[in-house]
Amino acid sequence: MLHKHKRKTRRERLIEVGLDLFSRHSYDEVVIDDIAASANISKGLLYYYFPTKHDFYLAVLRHSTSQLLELTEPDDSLEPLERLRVGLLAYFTFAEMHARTYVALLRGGVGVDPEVAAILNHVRQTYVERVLQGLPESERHLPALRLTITGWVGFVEALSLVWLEERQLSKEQLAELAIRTLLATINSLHELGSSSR
Amino acid sequence: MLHKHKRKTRRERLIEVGLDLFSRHSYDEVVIDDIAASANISKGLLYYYFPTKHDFYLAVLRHSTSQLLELTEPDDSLEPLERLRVGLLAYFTFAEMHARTYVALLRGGVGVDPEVAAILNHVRQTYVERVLQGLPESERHLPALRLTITGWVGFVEALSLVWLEERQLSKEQLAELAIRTLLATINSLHELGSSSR
DNA sequence: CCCACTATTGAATATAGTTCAAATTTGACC
DNA sequence: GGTCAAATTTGAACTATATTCAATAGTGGG
Repeated sequence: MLHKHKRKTRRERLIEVGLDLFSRHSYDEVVIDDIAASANISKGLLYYYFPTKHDFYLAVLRHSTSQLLELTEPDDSLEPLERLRVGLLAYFTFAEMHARTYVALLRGGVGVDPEVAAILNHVRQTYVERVLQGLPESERHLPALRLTITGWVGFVEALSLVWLEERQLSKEQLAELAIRTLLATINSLHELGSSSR
Repeated sequence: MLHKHKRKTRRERLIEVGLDLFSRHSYDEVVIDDIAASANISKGLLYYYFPTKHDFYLAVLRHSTSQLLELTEPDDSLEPLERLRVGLLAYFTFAEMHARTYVALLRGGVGVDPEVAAILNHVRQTYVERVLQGLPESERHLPALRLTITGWVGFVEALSLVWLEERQLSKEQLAELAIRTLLATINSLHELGSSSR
C-alpha cells in the first residue's frame, strides 16, 4: 500500500502537470515529451485521455478558469457594493496566488484560436452578468451599459496585470479603485448621447 | 515589363501575406507551405528572409502594431482633450478597418510567448505615455496614476473588441465614453487612500 | 562578357505530434 | 485463487511540419 493519497484521477493529475508547464512556458515550448516526462507516463497515454495536445491545453485552460470563477463566486448575502468588493478581493487574491498561471491565462491563448477566445470570453461574460446583477433596477437600462461593463472588466484585468509586477497598492486599494471607476463610468453614462459634438 | 507596381520589397510582400493569413487563422493553423503558396515562393525562400516561422510571426506582429501606433500618433497642435478624442477616433477606425487583424493582434499572441507579450506591452505602454503627456502638471503626481491609465487602456481595448461585434454606438460616442471614463477615474483617484475600508 | 553577390529552389533532415497493436493491470464474478 | 473482459498503459511506427543546405538561377557593375 505505497500511495496513500491517490484520490486524484490520472486525468486530474495530468491537468495539474499541464497547469504547471503552461504557466511557465508557451504552448509551443511545451512538447508532448515534457508533459509525459513530468507526469511519469508514456506519450501514448496522454492521447488516451486527451485527443490532441490542443485539446489538452483547452482542458487545462478550462480547469483554471472555472477555478477562478468558483473562487470569486458572488456572496448573495452581502449587499451589492460589498459583494462586489469581496469578489474583487477574491479575484486579486487568485491573481496573486496563481500569478504565473493567471498571466498565462489572460495574455496567453493560442494564436487567434477561436476555442481559446471562447473560453476567455465566457469568463468575461460571466463577470459582466454578475456586475449587472448587482446594479439597481433603475440603472439596468442605460444605453451601452453592457458594453461599458465589459470595458470595465478589461480595466480590472489590465489593472491586475500591472499590479502583479509592481505591487504598489494593497488589494483593498485596488478594489476601491476598481469600484470607484465602475461607479464613475456608469454615472457618466447618464450623460452620454445628450452631449454635443 | 509586366509588373508595373513592384516597388514593394519581397520581405514586405511576405509580411502582407502573413498579415492576411494570421488574421484569419491561428499561428498553428498557418503552416509554412501555406505561406509559401500564398506568396508564390518556395518554402526555402521564407527562411532566407526570416530565421524561423516564429520570427516571421513577430515581424508581422511588429508591422501591424507600428502601423497602429503611426495612425494614432497624437497631433500636438490640438489641445489635450481634443488630441485624445482624435487619437481615439483613429484607434477605433483602425480597429474597424483591420477588424480581423486587430482582434488577432489583441487577443492573439502565441501562448505565453514573452516576445509577443513584449510587443503588445510596448504598444500599451506607448499609449499610457501619450495619455500622461496630455495631463496637466497638477495631475501628474497622483498615486497609482500610471496604474490607472494602464487599466484604462485595457478598458478601451475591451470596449473596442465588443464594439466590433455589436456596433451599437458611433465611433464618436465610443470616444466620448472612453474620455469620460478616463476623467472620472482620474477624479476618483484624488480621493483614494483618504478613504476608509 | 565575366565575376561576385544576391535571390531562389527543391530535396534532405530534424523535430515534433499522432496512431496503433500489443502488453499489462484491474476488478468483478465464479 | 482463478478466469476473463474491460480499462489502462506502453513503445515503436507513422505523419506532418519546421528547418537546413548544397546547388541553381538571376542581377548588376566593371
